[in-house]
Parts: sequence; structure tokens; C-alpha cells
Amino acid sequence: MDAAAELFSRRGYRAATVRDIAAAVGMLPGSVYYHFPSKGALLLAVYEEGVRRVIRRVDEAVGRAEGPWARLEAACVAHLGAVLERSDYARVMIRVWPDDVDAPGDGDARTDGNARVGRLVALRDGYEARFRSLVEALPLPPDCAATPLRLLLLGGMNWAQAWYRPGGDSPADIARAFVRDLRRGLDSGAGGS
Amino acid sequence: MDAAAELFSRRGYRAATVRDIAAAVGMLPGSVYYHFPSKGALLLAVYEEGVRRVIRRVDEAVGRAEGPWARLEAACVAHLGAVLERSDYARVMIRVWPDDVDAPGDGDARTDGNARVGRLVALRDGYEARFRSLVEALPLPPDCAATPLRLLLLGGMNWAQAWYRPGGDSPADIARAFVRDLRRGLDSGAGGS
Amino acid sequence: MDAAAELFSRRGYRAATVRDIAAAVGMLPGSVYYHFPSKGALLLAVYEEGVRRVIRRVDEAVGRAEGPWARLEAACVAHLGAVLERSDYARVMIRVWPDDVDAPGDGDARTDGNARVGRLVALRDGYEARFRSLVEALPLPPDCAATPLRLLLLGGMNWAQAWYRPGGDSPADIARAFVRDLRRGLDSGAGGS
Amino acid sequence: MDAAAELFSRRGYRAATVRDIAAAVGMLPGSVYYHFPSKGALLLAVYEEGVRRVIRRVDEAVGRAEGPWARLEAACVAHLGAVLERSDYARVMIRVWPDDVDAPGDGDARTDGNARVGRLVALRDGYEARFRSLVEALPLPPDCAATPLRLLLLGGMNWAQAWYRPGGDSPADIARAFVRDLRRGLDSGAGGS
DNA sequence: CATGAATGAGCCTTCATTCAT
DNA sequence: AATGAATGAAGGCTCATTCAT
Repeated sequence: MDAAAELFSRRGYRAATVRDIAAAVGMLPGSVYYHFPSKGALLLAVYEEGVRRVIRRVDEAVGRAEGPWARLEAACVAHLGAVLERSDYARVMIRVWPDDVDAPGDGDARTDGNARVGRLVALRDGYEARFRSLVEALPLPPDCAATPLRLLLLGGMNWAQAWYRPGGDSPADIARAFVRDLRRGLDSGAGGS
Repeated sequence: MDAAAELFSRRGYRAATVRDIAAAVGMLPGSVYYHFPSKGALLLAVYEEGVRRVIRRVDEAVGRAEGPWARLEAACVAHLGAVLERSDYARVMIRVWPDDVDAPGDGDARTDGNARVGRLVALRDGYEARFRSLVEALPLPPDCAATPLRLLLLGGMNWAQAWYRPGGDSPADIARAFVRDLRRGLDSGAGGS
Repeated sequence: MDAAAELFSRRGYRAATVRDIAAAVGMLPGSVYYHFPSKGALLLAVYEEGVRRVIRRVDEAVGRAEGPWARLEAACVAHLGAVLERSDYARVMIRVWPDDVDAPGDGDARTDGNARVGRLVALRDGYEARFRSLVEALPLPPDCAATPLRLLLLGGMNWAQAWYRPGGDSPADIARAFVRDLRRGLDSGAGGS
Repeated sequence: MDAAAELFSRRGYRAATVRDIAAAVGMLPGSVYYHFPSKGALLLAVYEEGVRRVIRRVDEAVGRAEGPWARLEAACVAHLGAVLERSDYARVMIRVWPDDVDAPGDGDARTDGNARVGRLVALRDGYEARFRSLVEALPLPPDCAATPLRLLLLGGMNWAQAWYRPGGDSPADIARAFVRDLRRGLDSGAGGS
């Protein structure tokens, strides 16, 4: 049931009801539970698939590019494309905060929930490791830390879901602009401090 | 009710229940409705206060700085400080997606909800306009668009809520690193394309 | 909500739905949860009240009687009267097996459930201790153990719920017959082994 | 399906799910319906088999004994052994109240359910008739009614499921103690009324 | 200003059951 | 003889909300 991705990505985890997800594929709510043991497990499956897809896309793009800056740019184009347009699965990774899956009550569901939160975070971290390598491969000035740079770039892209509307600049153009702004200095030297 | 700010910022809109908010100040859920007509209105109030506070903080910081880059940096330090550490109110602005407030059913609540979404978006936009001015005041290279730059910077900062943990670099340091990375070029010239 | 006692005693724990219990007092299912945190807690409350009531009734009856056999008889009359006719609360004690309250899933509800099972068992045991004393006070033949005797008597009475129908012998008569049969020998000496 | 007997006897009718029963023999829930038209029918089959088995056991034991008291004792030893240790099938007869099989809703299922309740009760009554004969064959004092005696004895034994735990006295010993207590008088003559 | 009690819609989940294959 | 997939009703429970007091 991969139309769950659409609802999770559009409404968030809590607001996307099992009923709606089932109805979206012409099922009844109970039927979902034949395929997934719980709503949380369904999210996890969607999330995993989302990560898998972005990874594949990014890896392919990186593989086709030459040179560290080109590789980073390719990765960003792939990431932003996936996260904004290409894939509901990928979008879920951005829209759903891992702890949304955590149940409010204390207890068993909570235990499962916490385990799930951990898994979600691990998946995301695993993916972001790719960007760590990419950024560390850059020929940076000696006093420039790779970490804030990566965080700025990834954050800028992920947050794009908050403002991006189709019709304007394409995700690829945006990604390229982000990388270009970072690569060359923005200070034209004309201004003061 | 500042307790609402805390819960909205920590759990998100849907997961923060009126019960919990009321309990946090020793009230019963019904009592909340003496002060606010609905949960959505409560969020709106908190959100508004959040925007107000960040604005005040940012304006003060900007007022004390000289030169376009210094002003932008001051604004970023203020913004990131508010959003990561200083204020639950400000945090809500980041953690709650405007459409979370939108009811899924059709009806009156939906109408109110939609109106509220618009208001939330307007508040945020109003605030971000400050950054637009700040960025446009920068002495940028002629072929460099202000919009992606602003979006990258704000996105990078807002997304920091996803990874920031107290104890490492301070928000102010992070903000300064972001601005510095953007200002000077990152390409040391050693690499190819 | 003490009409729950009626449904628990008539249908058993699982078959008595919260909806039915609520409807029986003109409420909606959600309203029950203002008064009791869960169905299991409701059962516990009913059960506790049931035990309390039987204890009171038995203690009163025992207090009015003189001599060990008369006291046991009085206790049995009180017990059987409560359990068959007088009180839905008391009936629950017989009809509901403690482990019915235990949830099938593993986890938190299970923990609470187990705790509840223990409490139920403890309540019942505490009550039956009264019969232990009563039986031990009897002037029994030296080779006659009190335990099987008590178990036979209590079991005979508790099981009466399975066959008793109003209209025939009264519970009091039945109880008296039980005690009499035990007290005097039944073997008329006419038969062989 | 002997697995059904185990689950019905251990958890009761409602708490034993078709899923669990099927899983216990490596089947899927749907497959059960090839062999039995409904859960109620499955219970009925198990119950019938249970009655059949106890009857066989009791009849054999009674056949081997001589004299009315010895015959009753043999029957009780057989009954209690079956119901406590020997047979899940027999245990079901005690653990499941006939009306558990009755659906709460009105409708066809209700009709079937009621029919089934009747059948269950009839089976049990048929079995208990044996004990009626056994008790009536006893040389009882003239003013002693056979009915309460039988009810006390059977009830005492059936209720044993509520307190019996393997490891203590054997079911056979318990049964013998029950019969002995009834046969000889318990009143040592020392006490007053 | 706040409470106590209730509401009713809705949520996630379970379960007996069905049926084409 | 059994499975895989689905059904639909119901179940326990939650939650925003209302309202008389």
C-alpha cells in the first residue's frame, strides 16, 4: 500500500488516518492490517522505501559526475528533485518528524514507538552520511568546517518543502543555485563589514 | 498560556492535546475554552506571539549592527538563538506546519481552519520579509539572485531544529558559520569543476 | 456507573461492551472514561465493591449467630444469597475469571492487566479467608482436613450460578441443605462400601 | 482440532481467537472454515467431544466399582481427573459458560447462537444425569434430598478449576476427600448448634 | 474563572467470516 | 485442503468541545 506515502507526505503522520489511506486504494480500514501490523509499521515501511529511493537516485547522479563540486551539485539536484517533486516516499522523510510516530501513552506501544523512532533516525542518518563524504571531499579553505556547511545545505533543501510551489524555478535550478552560492564567495567586496 | 507554547513546540500541533496543555497549568481541559475559543485559536495566539518575539529580537539585533553583512549576521544569530534555545514560542513557528491546523473533515471547522492556515502563512511571510530586505541590501555579484540565497539561509537555520542538541556549538556560533560560509567563497580553487 | 455490574455479571467481562454499559445508563461510550480510566479499571471497581458487599453481609450474618456450625451456616446463607439473588456486584465475583481482564497483546496493557489479575485474585482470597477461619473453628474429626471441606462448600455454592433459576428452592434453603449434608453423615449405614 | 480445545479451555471462548487456534496448528484463520462452519460450531464440536470423553471415563470407572458409595467415588475421581488434568476437551465443559457462545447482536447469528446454547446445556445435562442416578442409588437418610447433594458435589468439583494448581494433592485425592467428607458426618458432636 | 460531567465523532485495531484461486 | 486477500462490524479508547453551575 504505497499510496500511504502520498497521505503521509501531504498531511503528516498523525493527520493521515488509516481510514483515508485504505480508502485511497479502495479498501476498508481493517484490510490495511493484513499487510502491515500497525500504522507505525506502515510508516516505517514507507520511510524505508523513501530513503532507499533517494539513495539510489543520489548515488546514480553522483556516479555520473566528475570532480568534487560537480558531484555535490549532482547529489543536491537529485535530493531536491526527489524531495520536492519526484517521490511521495522521499517527501515523507522530510515531512514526518521521527517522534511523531511515538505514542503518547506510556507502555508497550511506547516501546515499539521508541524503537521505531530510533530506526527512523538511523535511516536518515545513514543517508546523510553520503553528504558528509561529499562535503568532506571538497577542497575547502583550511579554516572552514565541513559540518556546518553540510547542515546549511541539507537544511536549506529540506526546508524547501515549506515554500516550494511547482511552476517557478525547477528543483534542479534551485539546487544548482544553492551550490553555486556556497561555492563562489557572495561578498563582492563592495560593502563594508 | 506559555504552557501551550512548550507543548506545541515539543510535540507538534496534533500530538499536543488540550488536556496536556491544561494539565500543565493545573487546569481542566474545559477551562481552556474560557480563554480561547478553540485549539486552533490557541495555536494562532501562540504563533503570533512567537513571530512577535522573533521580530523584536531580530530588529533589536539588526539595529545594533553596521553594514549589510553584519546586519544579516546579527539577524541570523538572533533568529537561530530564538528558534533553538530562547523561546518556545519561536520554536512553534518552525515545528508546526501551518496546514496541521487544518481539519480533515469538510465543514465549518474546515473553513476556519483554512482561514487560520492563511493567517499563519501571512505571519511567517511578514517576518521573512525582513530577511528579504536584509539580503537585498547585500552587495551581491550581479548574476546572483537574492531569493535562493535567502531561502538557503533561512532553511538551513529552521531545519536546525531537526539536528541541534544543546551542548555542542552554540546557536550563535552556528549562525555565524552559516553566514561566513556564504559570504566568502568556499572553493579554494584547488578542485576542478 | 454501577449498572456495569449488571452487564458484567450477566454476560461476562469480554462480552459486556463499554458501549452497552454506557447505553444502560443513557450515556455515550466516551463518557464512561471520565469516570474510569479503562474497562479493566471499571471491572476492578465493580469487583472490589462486590467483595466489599459480600463481606459486609457475611460478617453481619456471622455476628448474629452462635456456635461454629451456626456461624458457618449463616455465612453460607449470606454468601449464596448475595451471589445468586441479592447483588449483581457479588455475582461478578463468580462470573468473571480474573484472567479475563488480561489483554491478549503483549505489553503495557498486559502489564496493567496482570497487575489487575493479581488484585482481583487477592480480593477474592482475602474474602475466602473468612471461610477458612469459619471452617477451622469447626469441631472436626481428627483426620478430617479443613481445606477440602472449605473448597467443596465454596465451590458448590459458587457453581450454583450455573444452574440456579429463581422460583425453586430459595438460596437460603439451598445453603442450609449444603451445610446440613456436610454436617451429619450421609451414609445411613444401609449400604456396603 | 485439539488445539481449539486447549485454547478454549485455557482462555475461554471469547478470548480464544480463531487466529490463535489456526496458528496453533500452522493454519491460517480462513482455513478453519473449511472444517467448521463457524467458531460456535467448533466450540460445539469440542464440547461434544469433551462430554463424550468424560462420559466414557466415568462409565468405565463406575463399571469397575462395587457398591453405591464406591461407584460415586469412582465417578468423582474420574470426573475431577478429567476436568483438572487429563483432558483439555473436558476442561472446556467447565470453563466455557454456554451463553458465551451467544452473539450479543440480534439476527441470524443470534438464532444459531441460541440453538447452540440449548445444545450445550442439553449435553451437560445429559452427562449430569449419570450423577443423578449415582446419588439416588445411595442409601440416604430419609429426609435427605438427593438434588442438593449432587449439586454440592458437582459444583465443588467443577469450581476446582478456579483454585487447583498441579503439584499439591492429586485430583483423585481431592475427589476422594470430597466424597468422604460427605459420607461420614463432619460433626464430631463436640460443638453446639 | 474554573469545574465536573458529558458528548460525539473519530481513531487504531481486532476479529469472525468470506471467497476466488 | 488450504491460502491470500479482503470485509465490515464492532471494540476500547481519545480528544476537542460544550455547558450548566
